[in-house]
Amino acid sequence: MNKTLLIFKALADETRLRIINILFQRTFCVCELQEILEMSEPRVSRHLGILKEAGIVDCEKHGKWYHYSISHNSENEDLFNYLKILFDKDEIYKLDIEKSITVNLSCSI
Amino acid sequence: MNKTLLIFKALADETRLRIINILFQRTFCVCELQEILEMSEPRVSRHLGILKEAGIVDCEKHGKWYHYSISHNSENEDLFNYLKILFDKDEIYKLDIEKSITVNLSCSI
DNA sequence: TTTATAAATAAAGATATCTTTATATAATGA
DNA sequence: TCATTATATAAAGATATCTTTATTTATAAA
Repeated sequence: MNKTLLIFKALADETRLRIINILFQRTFCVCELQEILEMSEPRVSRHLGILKEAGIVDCEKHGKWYHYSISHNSENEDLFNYLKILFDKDEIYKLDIEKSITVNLSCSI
Repeated sequence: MNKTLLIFKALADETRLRIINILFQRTFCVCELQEILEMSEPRVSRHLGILKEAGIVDCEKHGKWYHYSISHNSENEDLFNYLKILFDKDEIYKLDIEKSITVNLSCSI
């Protein structure tokens, strides 16, 4: 599969778009995302893996925790600008941001 | 389905990415795209329908022919810039451009 | 050590998408 | 009017993707 297709397949899923929107704020660990999205751990984990494969997010291990963040490189910036404009127009993404502000787990990055 | 997801689902297909790349040059009718892509008419037609639904391409009817073009509106420009950069890095998209320059059918727009 | 936690990975079933084949529609030309 | 052309649409089978459930790995903590 070519790189372009890999990226757009990674973006073609509601859960993954929600994750990207949340990560636009800051770095999160998997258990925090799980709480915000109200989804099972393997489900969140699998979607994060797909985003990582596509070069959209980065991952760093800290002890037991994996910290996920947006992969900011010059190539991706046009995409991220476009995404931010679209996210602004949809209620579901706003709700996730509100939730993500109050989420506060033991791992607190 | 929300608008963001609709757009990215439309972009998550190799044939549709190839069509977008070809349409970056100029307007094409379905039979020209069919010849460039070497695909059946219903297949090309269906993919064009999905791109139209997502607001990525526009369609105008002229007699028997349907002319498809990129839907240039300010909202889409970040996306199109991003796509152009990605297309430049992949051989398959270059080959389609070469083919599309020589294609010359009766309908010749 | 033993247990618990965070997260990845694998397998199986459910769901969605794509391609092919067949058919319908609308416009043109004989 | 009848045939042909360009394209859309529908249905069915093939393929891909997603979710759930179960298991594994690594780290930390008791």
